[in-house]
Amino acid sequence: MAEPEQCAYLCVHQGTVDQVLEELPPDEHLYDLAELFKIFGDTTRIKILYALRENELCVCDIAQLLSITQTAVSHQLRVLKTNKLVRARKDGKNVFYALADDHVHKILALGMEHIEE
Amino acid sequence: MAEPEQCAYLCVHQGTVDQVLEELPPDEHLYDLAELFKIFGDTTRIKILYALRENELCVCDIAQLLSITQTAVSHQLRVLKTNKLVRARKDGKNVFYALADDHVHKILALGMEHIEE
DNA sequence: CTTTCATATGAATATCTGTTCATATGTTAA
DNA sequence: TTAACATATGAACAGATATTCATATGAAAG
Repeated sequence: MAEPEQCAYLCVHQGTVDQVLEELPPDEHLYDLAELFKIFGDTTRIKILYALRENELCVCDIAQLLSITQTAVSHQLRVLKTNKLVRARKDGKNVFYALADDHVHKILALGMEHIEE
Repeated sequence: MAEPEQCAYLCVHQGTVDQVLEELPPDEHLYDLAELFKIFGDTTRIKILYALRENELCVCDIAQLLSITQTAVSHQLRVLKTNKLVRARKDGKNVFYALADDHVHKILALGMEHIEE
């Protein structure tokens, strides 16, 4: 598809479009970026991340804290871990989770800042 | 449901849980925060936002630039506008969109930083 | 080794969300 | 006013995703 049908539109400001096109990051990066925000874009996961902001917690701590099922927590922790937003530490029967790094803190803080404006 | 069944778990570290519970923002805030990130969590919307980073663009500019339908762009712009991430300026037949404020820039930048680490 | 408890996982379901198609609205020029 | 174009909107469909239920794994205690 070398000739997208968008050419049907005559109003295109070609100069600006060409310039933006040059500055636009590769599709793959933009895809990854959307994937990252998608992880933050769920109430349960946001609650989990916020709960882990200052303390590490085990799975059933989180379940009780947020009044949700252990299974639901476990599923979401897997998503968070797969995407490197939390890390796990095993201790006997328990698995303690914590935020993976400072970026996670920063993203949460910046988002909250936007909300509260 | 004053008594959630999570009490069936005996492992709960009650002290920590109570402390976290005190520090946790109200549910409503966390919900809003998730909603905000949800907007960023879509490839099409991220592309649009990135395209608007330095220039305002009209709807069909964006459609051509990203090789997507005018309708799809329009729908997503509505989402972005409703959530105050972009603003619109009407000029004759055209409607030019731009990022709403600096928070949007910052969130995009921080996310990209995380991706590239 | 059997029981109990903490966590993980797979499948099924229900909900949500993005795109498309058809069409409406609104603007400019002839 | 009519024609041509830019944008918006509604309904329908398809794909994605979060929760639940049932069950599996794995670790400590008896």
